[in-house]
Amino acid sequence: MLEQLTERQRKVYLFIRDLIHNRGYGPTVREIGEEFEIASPNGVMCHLRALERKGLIRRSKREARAIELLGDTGPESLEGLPLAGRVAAGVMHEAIEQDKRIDFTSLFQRPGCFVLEISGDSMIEAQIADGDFAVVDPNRKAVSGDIVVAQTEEGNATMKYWFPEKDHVRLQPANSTMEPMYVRDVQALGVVVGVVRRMS
Amino acid sequence: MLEQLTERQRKVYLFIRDLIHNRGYGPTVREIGEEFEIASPNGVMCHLRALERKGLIRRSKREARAIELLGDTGPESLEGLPLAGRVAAGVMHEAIEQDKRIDFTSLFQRPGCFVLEISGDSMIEAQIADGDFAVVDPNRKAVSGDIVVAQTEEGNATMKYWFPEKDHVRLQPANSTMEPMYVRDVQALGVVVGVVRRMS
DNA sequence: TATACTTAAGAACAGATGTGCGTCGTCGTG
DNA sequence: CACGACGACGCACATCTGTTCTTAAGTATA
Repeated sequence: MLEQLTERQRKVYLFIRDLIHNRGYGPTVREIGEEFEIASPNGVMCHLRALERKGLIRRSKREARAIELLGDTGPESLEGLPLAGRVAAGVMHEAIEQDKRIDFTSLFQRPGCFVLEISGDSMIEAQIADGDFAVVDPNRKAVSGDIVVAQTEEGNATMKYWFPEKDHVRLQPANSTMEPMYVRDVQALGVVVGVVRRMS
Repeated sequence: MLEQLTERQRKVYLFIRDLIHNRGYGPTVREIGEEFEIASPNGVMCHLRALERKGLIRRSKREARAIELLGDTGPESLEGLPLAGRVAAGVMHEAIEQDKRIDFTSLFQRPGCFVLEISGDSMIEAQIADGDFAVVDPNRKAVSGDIVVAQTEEGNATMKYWFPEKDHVRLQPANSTMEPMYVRDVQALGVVVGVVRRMS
């Protein structure tokens, strides 16, 4: 993103971004000039044109301070945790990279998603344990083999594997000590799309 | 914060905030007037003065779009997912509550924490599967029984249960088909404090 | 060496913008 | 009823701001 810029352009871009994030509104052309001791507005225009051409900002014509940052999610772009690599039974594959980050919230940020806390061990063999949080997407159609939150006509909700069969649905726990349920009137409230566990 | 405002002032404030957050730069006086069908710039000035007097915004004199939002933490205040309750082998215990939210990123937001992607099934019986993300806290001292990322003197890193014994450490996989490792020169790079799995 | 790009100055202009003045209507309070 | 607030119109003005044109030095590239 920044690597295609010249040193000067990078500094200008960072100055603009800093103002937008920390002051709340961007600089004018002449304000940028003042910061970098560029006496002519056109000297600044040159940089802005370059930034726009390279896709870092967007500007509206003839409007004061109308600079939009593209590909920048705001100060929260620093949120998340550094993704350090892969760890196996063997070696850690990579050193910690500064730039790759993972944000668990935005990972599951789909409209309508909600979270359920798991109680019990019925899905233990699917690596879902008591106390885990399950992210459920209610807008997704359950297909055979999905883990779903299913609600029977009595209003009971449960988390199970979803297997439609002939005239009923088999709700299969991921626990070999438990028996599957066979139900006719059942609907999937949503598909489990994520699991989060806190161990401390 | 908003309760001291009149209805009209509140709408103006929300309009300004929305633009700053979603467009990246605020409105001009006349832009506000256009939105609310206020033909005179001074009609808008009236609201801006009220907002400034009541401490919601700050403005710089004679500068275009120079509106700062005060006491506003940004769009991220709405982040997180609704926590809907608990689900068991039995019933879902609660209906969806609007106010309780869970933010997975801030859940693990401790200084120094990083994320590793899991490769392999050596921790499968601890409900940590291939492809999962593990959150590792390097600032925590490993105690016996913790799941840690351990690094031996050769530089190999691996995720195992941590059991110090006499003059060595037993690194125990959570997989009954695998054998523990007994190592002398080993250090725990960090303790696993969370697991995140994406299933879609 | 020729070409292109970056960076910048200086001047000038059109239009955008904030601001102040006076006026007006409505509403609730005392 | 008078008074103060809120909300708004219309107008005028000074400046702020973006933009364009011309010129030019320095640097990298082919």
